[in-house]
This record gives sequence, C-alpha cells and structure tokens, in this order.
Amino acid sequence: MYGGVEFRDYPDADNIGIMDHGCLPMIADMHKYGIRIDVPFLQSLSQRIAAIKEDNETIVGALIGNYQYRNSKGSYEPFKIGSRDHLSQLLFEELKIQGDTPIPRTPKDKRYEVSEEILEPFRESHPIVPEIIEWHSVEKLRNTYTDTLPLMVDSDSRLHTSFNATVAATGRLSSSYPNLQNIPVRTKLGKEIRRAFIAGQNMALVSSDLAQIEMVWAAHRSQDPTMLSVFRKGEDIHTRTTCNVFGLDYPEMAALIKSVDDKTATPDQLSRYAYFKQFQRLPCKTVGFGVLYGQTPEGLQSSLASDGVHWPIERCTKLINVEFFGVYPGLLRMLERDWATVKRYALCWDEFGRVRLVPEAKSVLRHIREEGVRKAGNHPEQASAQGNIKLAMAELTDIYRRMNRSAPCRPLLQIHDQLITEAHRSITQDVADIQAEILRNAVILSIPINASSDIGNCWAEL
DNA sequence: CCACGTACACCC
DNA sequence: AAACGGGTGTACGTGG
Repeated sequence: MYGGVEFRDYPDADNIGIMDHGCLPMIADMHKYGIRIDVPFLQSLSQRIAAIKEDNETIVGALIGNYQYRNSKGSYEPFKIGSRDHLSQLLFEELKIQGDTPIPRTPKDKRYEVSEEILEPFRESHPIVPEIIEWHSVEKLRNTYTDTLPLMVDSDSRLHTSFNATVAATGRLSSSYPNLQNIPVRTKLGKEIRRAFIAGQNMALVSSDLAQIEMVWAAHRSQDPTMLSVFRKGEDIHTRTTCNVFGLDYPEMAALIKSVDDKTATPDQLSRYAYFKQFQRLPCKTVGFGVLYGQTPEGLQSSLASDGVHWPIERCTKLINVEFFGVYPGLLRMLERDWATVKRYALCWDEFGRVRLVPEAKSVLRHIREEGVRKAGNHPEQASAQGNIKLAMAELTDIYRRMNRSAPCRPLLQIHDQLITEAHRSITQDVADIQAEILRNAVILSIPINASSDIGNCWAEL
C-alpha cells in the first residue's frame, strides 16, 4: 500500500484516481513557483543564432543566384529557405543533388521529403545543403526557445509552465505554455539553452532521475531471469545484452569501457572499444529501446542507418527475434501475453490498474489492428513507470512544504523519469539525498529501483 | 484574416 | 499501410 494506492492485476480506476490526485498538490506547487530564467543570457543566445542564420542566408543567396520558386500556378516567387515546397523543388528538381538515389515523397505525394534525415546524406553533394541544414536547426532553437521563452517570464524572471495530468493515455504528465519537457539537450548549441534555466539567489537546482525505469518494470513484470540478474547486480543492461548476444565476457568489456573512460586505454584497446561501441553495443541498445515499443526489423534498420550502421534487413530480424529474445526469453513471453490481452479485450492495464482502451485492436483492417497492439504494448511499462514517479511526488509534497518553512525548497519540474527542485544552498545535499531515496523506494519491486541526484547552478550542469 | 492540417523538430 | 511508444510547438500552405 503506497499512500492508498495498491498494485492491481486488473483494471481499477479508483486506484489510479487516488494516485493522480496524490500528485496534484506538487503539480500546483510547481506551477506556483516556476523556474527562474536568465533572460539576458537567452537574448544573447538569440543574437548568436541570428548571426548564424544570416550567414547561412548570405551563402544560400549567393549559391542560388537568380533562382526563383515556381508555384503551382506557374508564376515565380522569391525562394524561401523555410518552405519545404521550395526546398524540394530547388534541391531535388533543379540541382538534382540526389543523383540516382531515390528520395521518398510525402504521404500525399505532393513533393519530396526534405527533413534533416533525408538531407544529411547529401551534405557533401552541394555546398548549399549544409547551409540549409544549419539554418533549419538554428531557426528551430530561436523560434521555439530563445526568442519565445523571454516573452513568457513573470516580473521575477520565472517561467510557470502548466502541467496537464489528463492528456497522455499512459498517465504521463504533459507540459505547455511553455512546454518545459522538451528543452534541447542533444546538440551543443541546443544544450546552451539549458544554461538559461537557473536557481534563485543562494539556491541551487537538484535533479534526480530514475535509472532505466521502463526496463526495470519490464524485468519485474516478466521475471526474466537474465533481466532480474542485471538489475540485482547493477549491471548496464545494454552492455549485458551485447555480451550475451556476441559471446563477450561482461567483466572484460566493463573493464575496457572503464579504461577508455579513465583515458588509460592503449591504442589497441581504443580500436576494440570503437568497434564494440558502434557495431555491437549500439545495435543491442537500439533493440533494447525498440522492443518495448513494438519495433519491427525495418524500424531497427532505419534507426541504425541514422547512426551510420548499415545492416541488411535479415541481420536486423535475426538480432531482434533470435539473438535479443534469445537472451531475454521471459521478456518475449511477457510481451506475447500483453499482446494477447489487447487482442482479446481491446484494452490493457498497468501494474496499478490504469487502463488503456485500444478499440483499433478489433479493427477489420490488419494495419489498424497492428497499430493498436503496438500502442498498447508499451502501456504497461510506461504507465507503471509514471505511477512510480507520481507516488514519489505525492510523498515528497509534504516533506518539501515542511522544509520550505525554514529554508526555500521548491519543486519545479517533472520530466517523466526526473524531478527538478530548487533549494537553499544549506539544504541542497539533503534534498538531493531525500529526493533520490524516495524515488528509489516509492514502490518496492522484486528488484531494486535505482535513482541518482545531481546539484547545479543551472540546468545544463545537472 | 483566421483556423486547420501537414511536416518537421524538440523531449523522455 | 506502416514499419517505434508517449507528448508540444512552429512555419508553411490552404481553404473558409
């Protein structure tokens, strides 16, 4: 029993009602406090980005000369880098940068696809391509984040997002006005934006996240012996998968990884590591993420291709169906049970009884049925993982409110498997310890749940 | 002029 | 048909 919520092996709307109401007070606190923004820093970032964009435009302008876009009426318009229609015509009809490589068309066959994923392989084919790619990436950052967020702060430079607990079918929260659950992290320039999210005077930010939480729930639900052993021993799941698939010795590979991390690796070790990482661990890791989402061999193939690993479809099929599920046969049996439930009842539920309806599962059209099964297939893990963090939020609310009476301690953000809190410097270490501790013990499974905390002056340091 | 759909990009 | 689950926001293009 966790704050009135219990495990359930049947649908139970009352149980999840208690859970969802339990985390509302913390959501209210998060909304009230808001996260502090370094507005001048964000504005300077906007300036830097504007300079990059203008350079891109100058070069593109010089390269296209007097080219103009020809619209559907046959008349000409000035070329716009931001228009997908214009890009399709310029790159694939005028310049023909694709040579004889076929380029996919948009679903309604209006034009060629011009996404970054399509353009990237032709980066070297024409000097205009990298300029266009960069223009689009920096404009995204400027329009969505650096220009917009400063307009939304209050008089204390704080940003009060709205968390919505009634949108996502799996019980996740969503965030809007602005969305603070999709702040960039992947690229160098994007991550700079996180430097603008700062702690108040004499305070620091504390972030804690649950490690591999959906995998942990999959291990618990499936009772697959190898998965259970991974989490009991505290192994890296993807490295374990890789070792079992390719017949490698786990301690040996763990030592190799450590020697590279410590920068004590010999040249021989470095090249062995490079191969291991890209051609053995990466495919296994990709499958590990993909299987819970019902990934197909084709999906795996295209995902690997964007990381420079070009595997034939047969190899992808074998990795998923033979090798991966050979390592985790219990996981496959669990997924098959879940799929059977969906096909039979057109619904499924998580470990707390949160139901997802999947009417598509009864469609006469096979592709609609399969789509329904894929959607539902991930529900038990994603929803259970949300239950995990929601129960932790409920437990932490009063602890933080009590602490906040003597020194500032304010929950700010929830990002699916992560909680970010702002606290006075005198108590940040305590908050870091408590937050991780409660995330770890909010529910007790047959394996330990791991969580860790970071402390920093800004979000980028977390 | 506004509302909406499409395609794309950002996150976990 | 689509091919990987869950979200939000923006620019562009179209149609009322």
